[in-house]
Amino acid sequence: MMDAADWAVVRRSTMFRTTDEAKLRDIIGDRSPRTHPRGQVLFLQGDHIDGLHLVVSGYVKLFRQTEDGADAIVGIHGPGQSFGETAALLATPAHATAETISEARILTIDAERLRTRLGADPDLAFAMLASASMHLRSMVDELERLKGLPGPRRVAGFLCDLAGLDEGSAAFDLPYEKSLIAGRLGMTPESFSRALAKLRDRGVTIDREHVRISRVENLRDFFEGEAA
Amino acid sequence: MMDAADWAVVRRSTMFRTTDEAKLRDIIGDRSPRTHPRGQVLFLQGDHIDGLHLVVSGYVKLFRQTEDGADAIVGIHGPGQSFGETAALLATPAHATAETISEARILTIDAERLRTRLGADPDLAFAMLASASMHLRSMVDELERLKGLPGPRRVAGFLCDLAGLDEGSAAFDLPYEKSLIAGRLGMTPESFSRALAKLRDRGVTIDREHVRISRVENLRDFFEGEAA
DNA sequence: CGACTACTTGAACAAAATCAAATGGGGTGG
DNA sequence: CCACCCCATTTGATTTTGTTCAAGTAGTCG
Repeated sequence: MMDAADWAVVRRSTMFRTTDEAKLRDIIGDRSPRTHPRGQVLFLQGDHIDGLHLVVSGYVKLFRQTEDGADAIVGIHGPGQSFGETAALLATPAHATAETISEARILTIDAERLRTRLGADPDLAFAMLASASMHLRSMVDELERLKGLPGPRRVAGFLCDLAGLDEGSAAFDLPYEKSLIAGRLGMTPESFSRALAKLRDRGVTIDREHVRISRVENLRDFFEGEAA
Repeated sequence: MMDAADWAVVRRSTMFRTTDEAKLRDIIGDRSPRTHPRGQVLFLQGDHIDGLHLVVSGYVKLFRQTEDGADAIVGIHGPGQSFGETAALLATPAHATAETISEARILTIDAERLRTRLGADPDLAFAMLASASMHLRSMVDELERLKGLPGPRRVAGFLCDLAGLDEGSAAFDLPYEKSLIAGRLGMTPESFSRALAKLRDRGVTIDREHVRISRVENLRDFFEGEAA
């Protein structure tokens, strides 16, 4: 079932943060999050998807397999984020494969039901539109980073986002494996490792998955393009 | 004013292709496309935007200026495509600068009016949601290409898209300057030029802006990862 | 005709990928 | 409990790819 913590995540999710509680309960119906072990494939590229997937806890990676075997990570979604919106809403085949990269609890919202509510409720549609727009915007940002910035800067940006602070020191754990982070940032694990090494003399300490940043503002300056 | 050809473009636009004619006329109101000379800045990153911009003819580039002076091209929009949706709908500042890269006719749809119609009309909201989703999807594709593929392959993909065919031979003109295409594909003009040269022995002929592809399926195979 | 611009080409250089090997936990079975 | 293995990560050496800087070519427009 869905406990208070779960419910809080759903309420504050990107997709539904502006949706009022009664409506949200109605949309969800009697569904509750389902727990998946790490490494479980939720759907395959090309599958028909029955609903919108909302991550309640854990992480899911979305990737596309290219002809030559390598897979390109298209996104990694954590608590409060959703995926499969397009496929569910438009009833088109999934355009990436989804696989859990940690134990994860996923709430699946029935596509048919969502479509009905959407048709009846302009506010909801508007909220989702806003959410999609923000998603689009973040995608554009990522595109820009990927194009313009050298590896270490991208890593710096990623760490700053994780820190969630603008200044001072921060300590946190990496949310998932380094090789996956590397893939998400569009580089190889080796390059990622070297990039981290380069950030060491900018006040970033890495021990296993534990990260400490002495002065976030320093790192952000570097990310945004200060001189060495 | 808006002639039949203009109207056809708007009707088939990504955003409004599923909207019925009466509603569309109502949304547009008495506005008509405005002609802009090449190189005109439509709005600046950070500006407040009064409406959604729909390209009727010509091309517009969207780019962001990075701290270090260089500008990253975030998208190039041609006939039937729209931009500024997010900023207009959510009344947030524009997050990129828009500049025409050819003479262009742009239809601006009043944001306030759009919001009202959207609230009153679930079908319209749904259509826009679908459009946003597709946009998102194309963004993801682009992200994937950019991450995974070496230059020449990206160029091959771009050319295949332009060809609009799956097989046989194709001949067309590049829609805008090569240096801009290069920027869009995340590379320098020099690299783009060299990439084109490499595609020559795969049946691609370039003369000025005229392109001829002898066998599109060959090129697509290469793009998708065949051996040399 | 001449200057401008876009594009191409070349050479040196920098960044990142690849290949290969070493390190170091964490977990398993004895 | 300990030895051992497995796997993620790091590190090193090498090669590929793409950028930068510089020069040359060609088409265009005044």
